[in-house]
Amino acid sequence: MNVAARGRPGLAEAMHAAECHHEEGVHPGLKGHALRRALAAAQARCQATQERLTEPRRRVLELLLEADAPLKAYDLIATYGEDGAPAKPPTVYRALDFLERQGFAHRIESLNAFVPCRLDAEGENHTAAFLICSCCGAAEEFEPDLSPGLAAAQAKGYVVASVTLEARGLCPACRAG
Amino acid sequence: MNVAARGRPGLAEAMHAAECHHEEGVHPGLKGHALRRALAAAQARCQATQERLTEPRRRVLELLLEADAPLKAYDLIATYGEDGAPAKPPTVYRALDFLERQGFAHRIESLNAFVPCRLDAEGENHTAAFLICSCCGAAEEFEPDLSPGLAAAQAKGYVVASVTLEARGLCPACRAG
DNA sequence: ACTATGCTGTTACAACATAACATCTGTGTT
DNA sequence: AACACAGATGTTATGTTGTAACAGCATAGT
Repeated sequence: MNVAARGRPGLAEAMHAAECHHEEGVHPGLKGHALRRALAAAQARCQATQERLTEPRRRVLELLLEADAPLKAYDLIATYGEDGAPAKPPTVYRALDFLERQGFAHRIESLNAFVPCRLDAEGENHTAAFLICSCCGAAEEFEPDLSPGLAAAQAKGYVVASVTLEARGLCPACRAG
Repeated sequence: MNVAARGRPGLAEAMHAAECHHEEGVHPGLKGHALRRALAAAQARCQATQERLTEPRRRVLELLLEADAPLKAYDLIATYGEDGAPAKPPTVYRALDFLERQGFAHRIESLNAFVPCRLDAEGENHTAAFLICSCCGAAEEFEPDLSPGLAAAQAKGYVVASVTLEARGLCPACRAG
C-alpha cells in the first residue's frame, strides 16, 4: 500500500484509481470553519468529562476529520507533522486508542483503518456500524438495528458487550456509475 | 503473542490463563473419527465443485478443525508440519484464502484469527457472524438476522454484497463462573 | 514543594501479511 | 506421446500493522 502522503489521500483514492472513476463520496472531509467547529466540540466534550484533548490527540482527530475516507494508522503517522515530519507509531496509536475510548473515532476492522465518528453521539458508547463501498472506498457510518442478533445471542446465554458490524457493497454513486 | 506451538493452544488458552479458570468452551475441536469425517465432507464438496483440496489446504483445514478456538495465521504456520517444522507464511495464507472462498473457514477480523465453518453450509456463501467470549476466547458462529440492517442500507441506496458481524461478550460458562 | 497519575517521546521489536518469481502438477489438445 | 495452459506450490525477501518497555514531563491534589 503506502499511498504517498501528499494531498492526504487515504484508502478511497487508491481504490478509486484502481477500479472506477466516480466523484468522491459521501463524506467530503471537513475544512476551515467546519473543521474548527468539530474540534471545538470535541474539546468541549472532553472538558465535560474531565478528559484531556492533548496535542497528539487533537492532531490525529483533525487528520481524521479532514479525510474523505478511512485512514490507515500509517497514513496518520506519515502526515502527522505539520512540517511533513512523520510521527512515531506509538504517538498515533495512543491517540487513536483515546479517540476510540471517547467515541470520537472508530476502527474499521476489515480495513485496518480509522474514521472520525460522524454521528452526533452525545449519547454514550454507541455501536458503530459501517457501509463500505468496494469501489470508491468510502465508509458511511450508520446506526444498526441489532435487536434480532442480540436476541439470538441472549437465547444462547451470551451477554453481549459490544458489536462490530461492517457491510461491503456499492454506494449509490458507484452503483449508478 | 506467540503462544508456543506445543499442545496446539490457540487464542483461548492464552486469554483463559490471563483472565479466568473456566473449562474449555463450546467447540471442543474435532479428533479421530469426527475429524476424518469433516475432512471427507470437505473433500466431497470440493469434488462436487471441481475444486482441489490439496495437501496444504487439507492440512490447514485439519488444524482449524482440531482447535478449540480461533487460530492465528502464525499459530497455523508454527504447527503446520507434522514433524514440527513450520510452514512458510504464503503456504498458510494461500490455504486460508482458498478455505474462505469455499466457505470452509472464516476470518474473524477483530481477532486476526481463523475458525473452521461450524455451520452445515451446503448452501452457498452465508454471512458469518460470531459471538466471541472476552473471557475464554471461544468464538461461536451463528446465523445472524440481518434484515433490519440491510433494509437500512438499501434505504440509503447501497447494494450490500457481504456483511461482517462480530459480537463480544461473555459466554454462558464464563458469565456463570 | 511533594507526590500520584496519566501523557508523551523514544527505541526497539513483535505480529501480521503479501510481492515476485521459479517450479511443479494436473488436464485437455495436438 | 509431446505440448501447452492454468492453477498450485515452494522460496526468498520484504512490506505493513501494532506494542513492550522505559525515561521524562505535565497536571492536579495535598
